[in-house]
Amino acid sequence: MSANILTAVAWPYANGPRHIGHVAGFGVPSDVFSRYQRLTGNDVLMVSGTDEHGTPIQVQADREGVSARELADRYSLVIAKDLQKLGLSYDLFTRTTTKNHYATTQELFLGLLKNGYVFPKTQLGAISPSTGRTLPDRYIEGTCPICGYESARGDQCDNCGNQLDPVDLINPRSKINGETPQFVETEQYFLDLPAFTNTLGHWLKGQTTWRPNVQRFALNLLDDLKPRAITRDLDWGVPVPLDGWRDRPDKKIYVWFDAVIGYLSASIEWAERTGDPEAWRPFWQPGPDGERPEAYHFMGKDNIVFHAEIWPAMLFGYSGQGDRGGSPGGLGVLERPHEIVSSEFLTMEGRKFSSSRNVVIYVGDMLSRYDADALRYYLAVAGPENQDTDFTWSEFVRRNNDELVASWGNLVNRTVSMTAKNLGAIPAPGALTDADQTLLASARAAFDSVGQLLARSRQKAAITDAMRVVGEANKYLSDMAPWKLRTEDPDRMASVLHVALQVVDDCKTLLTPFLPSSSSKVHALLGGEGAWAAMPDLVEVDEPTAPGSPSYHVLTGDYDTGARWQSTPIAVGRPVAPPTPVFTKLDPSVVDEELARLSAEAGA
RNA sequence: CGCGGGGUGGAGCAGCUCGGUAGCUCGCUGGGCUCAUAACCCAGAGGUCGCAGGUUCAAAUCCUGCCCCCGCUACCA
Repeated sequence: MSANILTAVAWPYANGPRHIGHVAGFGVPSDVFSRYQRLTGNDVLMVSGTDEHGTPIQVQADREGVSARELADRYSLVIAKDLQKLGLSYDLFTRTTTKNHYATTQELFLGLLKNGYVFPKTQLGAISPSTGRTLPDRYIEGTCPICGYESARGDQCDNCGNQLDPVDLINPRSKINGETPQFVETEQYFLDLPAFTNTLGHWLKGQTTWRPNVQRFALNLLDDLKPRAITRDLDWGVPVPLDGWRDRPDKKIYVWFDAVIGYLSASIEWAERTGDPEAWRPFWQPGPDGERPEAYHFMGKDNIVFHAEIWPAMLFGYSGQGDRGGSPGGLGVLERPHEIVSSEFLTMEGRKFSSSRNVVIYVGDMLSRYDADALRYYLAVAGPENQDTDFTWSEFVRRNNDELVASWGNLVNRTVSMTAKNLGAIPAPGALTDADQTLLASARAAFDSVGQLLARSRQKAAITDAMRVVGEANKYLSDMAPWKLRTEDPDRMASVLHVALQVVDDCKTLLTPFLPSSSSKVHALLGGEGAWAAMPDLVEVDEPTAPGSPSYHVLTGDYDTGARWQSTPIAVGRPVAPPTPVFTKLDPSVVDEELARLSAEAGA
């Protein structure tokens, strides 16, 4: 029986192009997961989009002399193109600047307000005197009142480590333009997080499949929940849907509040586009027989607080299930995340990624020079799944050349090449020996072992296990030496090649979640018909429910090619042509070239 | 006492939950093979598992203390 799986992917922030650390955290893992789930026959809805509101975008837009909307338009498209090139199979990758998203965000705000989980309150906040906009803590610096350090941040002193309040800083100044912030009384709406302490605690403790670090982190936060402001003094964002607030140019909904709602609004937008406006519900609400959809959230570790605490609280509150009860909003009761899959961080040649310091490799730059699957392989096998890991160009080249090309690429090449040269078609097998059976059984068994690892998001172990089968096949060929059999025993050679081709085909399937493009190439080399692993399309669309709104670009696609997570008998007699290499071997000189490029940019 | 992750042969990692001959992918040395993108196969060298104590017949694994690295701390994934 197939399950309904929502793959909810963290929304990349559209204040610039994204670097490979971003896609290591949310992009590649979520796509590997979704592609696997589709292969097993489950119904998958994978949604995300660009996150386009908030102060950092406004700041960047001011710096470039454009409007926030223009900046967001530009980078939303840049990011979508990058993710398309990476082959991320979004059912819908949209934006937070759609009318639909605004409406959905306001619906949740009002539902929470109705149930008493959102309330107005006056607080002391920092604003920029020249613009009147909220000045977030991290944009304020000054002298630490405790140790006298002159470049303390508004929220913490990097020198003495003490937590600070920006009000206490000596000589506070704005990092944006150097002016002195004003601290003024301002009215905001707050999400009453303490009113979810019991609900969240019960829910979090009941999770049995989460990664322990995520669960522990979330439970720790429960001890100290405070109401959290969900509006800001800013004119760039979703309007507050209340009389007297709706049209104010200086009050908008906090960017994080609307960003997480994107999972829901994108699902609703996707449903509209399918022609069945109710199609989102099976991914968010129990079915007629009580079967529950499962939402898997993918993100970097800095997002845990929003996905394990704030977003569930919003969903509980809207559904009338917080500590104070209530009744469900107009959309009905909404399911909470089923699993929070959080990645650690990727560092870059030993340093933290930093766009401002040019310690960075942008996805677009990387993919303009190297294959998407080369990057996907590296991130899958050496990415920050359980701990911070370091990206180095020498490791990238080594992994590509010594593992991807030498093992898997070469297995494909030698097998297909021999078949094409000697037989020209996939041969029928004769009687199978023990060695033949053993290899075939090992490949078949891998569908179970690799699949179980993928279902538990242990992707590193999963790809290692799949590559183990590749190694066994290479060894099999060495042991059987079919090239010697060509004259001595052509029938046996045909059997050996049949077995090898079958295992190559199995490995193609096993590696499809990780390496969709190259698996498609292998599929074609073996004479397979039709598409194997479908790729996302970038299309320009209008809003289905808001005619006349500006058109925009989304990623979408039809990913059901009929491919399945199982060993499929290869078609005897199908013609096989001499292969072209599936992967590109990299010259070791690219290491020095890339390092030179980095230091040139860092020095610029 | 803010929270968390890590320290295992030259590199990158697994193993630690439920103690029992230290494993994987590479690299290195020697050999084999020649179908294949000089690729594949075999053998070998190389580690007192951060340090110091403790528990135990037995510790990489459990306990205590210490040292070092890194990330997070809610608007930098």
